[in-house]
Amino acid sequence: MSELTRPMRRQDIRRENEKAILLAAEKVFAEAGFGGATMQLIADLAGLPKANLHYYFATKEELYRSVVQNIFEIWLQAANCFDVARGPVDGISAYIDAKMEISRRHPDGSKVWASEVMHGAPVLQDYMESTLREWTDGRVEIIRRWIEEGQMDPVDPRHLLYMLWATTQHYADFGHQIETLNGGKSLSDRQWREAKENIKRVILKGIGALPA
Amino acid sequence: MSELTRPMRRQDIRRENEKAILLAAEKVFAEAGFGGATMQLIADLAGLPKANLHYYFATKEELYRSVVQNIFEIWLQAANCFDVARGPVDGISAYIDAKMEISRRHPDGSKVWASEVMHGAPVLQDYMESTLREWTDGRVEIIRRWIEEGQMDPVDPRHLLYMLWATTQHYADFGHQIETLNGGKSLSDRQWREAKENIKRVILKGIGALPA
DNA sequence: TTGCATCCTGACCGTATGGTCAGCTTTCAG
DNA sequence: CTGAAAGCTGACCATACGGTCAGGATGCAA
Repeated sequence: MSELTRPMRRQDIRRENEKAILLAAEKVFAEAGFGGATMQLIADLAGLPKANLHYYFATKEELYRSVVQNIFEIWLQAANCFDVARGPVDGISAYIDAKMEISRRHPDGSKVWASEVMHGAPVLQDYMESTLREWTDGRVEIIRRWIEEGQMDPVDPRHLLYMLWATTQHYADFGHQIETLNGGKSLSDRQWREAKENIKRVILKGIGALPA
Repeated sequence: MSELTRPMRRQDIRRENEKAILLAAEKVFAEAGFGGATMQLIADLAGLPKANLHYYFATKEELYRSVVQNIFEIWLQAANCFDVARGPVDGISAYIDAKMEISRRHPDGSKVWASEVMHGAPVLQDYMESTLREWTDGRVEIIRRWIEEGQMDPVDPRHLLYMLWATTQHYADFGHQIETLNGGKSLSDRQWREAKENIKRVILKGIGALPA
C-alpha cells in the first residue's frame, strides 16, 4: 500500500491499520458469523500478524463490537432521509434509495447487523432500546401525521417501517440467493435500479400515496 | 418424558431421540450460528450425553445439514399455496398467510435458513440451483400470466417474490428487534393478525390486484 | 432363555483458537 | 541526538471443542 509513502506518521498508521482490520473483520464476520470467524483469518485478510490485531483490539468481542457499531452509524445516517421530506412519496422514496444503496455498498455490514439482531442483539441491545426506539417512535409520528393529512392510507406505521427494512435489507442478507436465482451473476446496475423502482412503486401505491 | 412408557420400542427410541436432537440443534444453531453452536450445548438442551449425539449424527455438519433440510421442506410445502390459486389476491394472500405462520411457529428454523443463505448456502447450494430455481421459475410464470390477464399491474415477478420473502421472513429473523420495539413483549395474536393484514393490503393494492 | 443387534456413555485425544508477553523496531518531541 | 512512547511480532499457553472408542446396558427375535 505504501511504496512511496515511506515515512508514515503515527496517526496515519493507527488510522489505516484500524481501518484495514475493521474492513477485514466485517467481511469475515459476515461470511462466518461471530462464532465461525477467527482472529487468524481476519489478520490474514488484513495483511497483519494476529498479535497485531490484539494490539489494536484487545479481544474478539471488542473488535466485533466496533464493526457492529460502525454499521449502526451508517444505518442511522441513512435514516435521516425521512426527516427532510414533506410527504410520504419523497420521504419513503429517499429512504428506500438510501437503504438499497447500503445493501449494495455494504452487504457485509448489513449481514453482520442482521446476524447480530438474529442472535438477540447481545452487543446492541442497549442501542436498540434507546437510539433505535427513539428513532422509530419519531418516524411513526411522522407517518401518523401523513395519514392525518390524508397523504396516505391509514397503514400501521410500525408494520410499514418493518416492510421498508425487510425489503431493502433482503437484497443484502439474501444476496446470495438472489444471485443464484439470477444465473449466478450479481445484479447489474439496471437490475438494481429496477429493484428499487419496483419496491417504491408497490409500496407507495400500496399505501395510497401515489396520485391516481 | 417417559415415566409411564417404561418399555420403549427401538423404533420409538430412535425417532424420539432424533426428534429431540433436531429440535435442540435448531434452537442452538439459530441462537449461536453454526460456528458458535457446540455439540455440548445441543446435547444438554436435548437432555442427552454428547457422545449420544454422535451416535445419531456422526458430525456437526451432518446434524446441521439435517436441520437445514427440515426447514427447506417446510418452506417448500408452504410454497404450494401459489398453485391452487386462481388469481393474485387468493394466491398471494394464502402465501403470505403460510409464510407468516412459519415465521411465527418456526422462528428458529427461519433463522437457521437465513443464516445458511447469508453465509453463502454452503449446504444448500445445490438445492437452490435446482429445486428453488425451478419453483421460482414456475411462480414467475404464474405471475406473468396474471399480469397478461390484467389481474395485476406489470410488476417484475422476481422482485415481487423477493418482497414477499423479505416481508414475511423479517418477522422471524428480526423478531428480536420487533419485540424490543414492542416494549420487550412478543407480538400478540392480534398484532400478528394486523401484521399479516397490513402486508397483504399494501402489497395487493401496490400491485394493483385489489378492486378499486 | 439366549444370543445378538441396537443403544448408550464416561473417559479420552488431537487440534484450533483466543489471548499473552518479552523484547524488538520505529517515530518523534524536546 | 536521545530517550521515551508507540508500534510490532514470533513464540508460547490454557482452554474448549469435535470427535473417538471400549465396553456396558437394553430390547427383541427365535
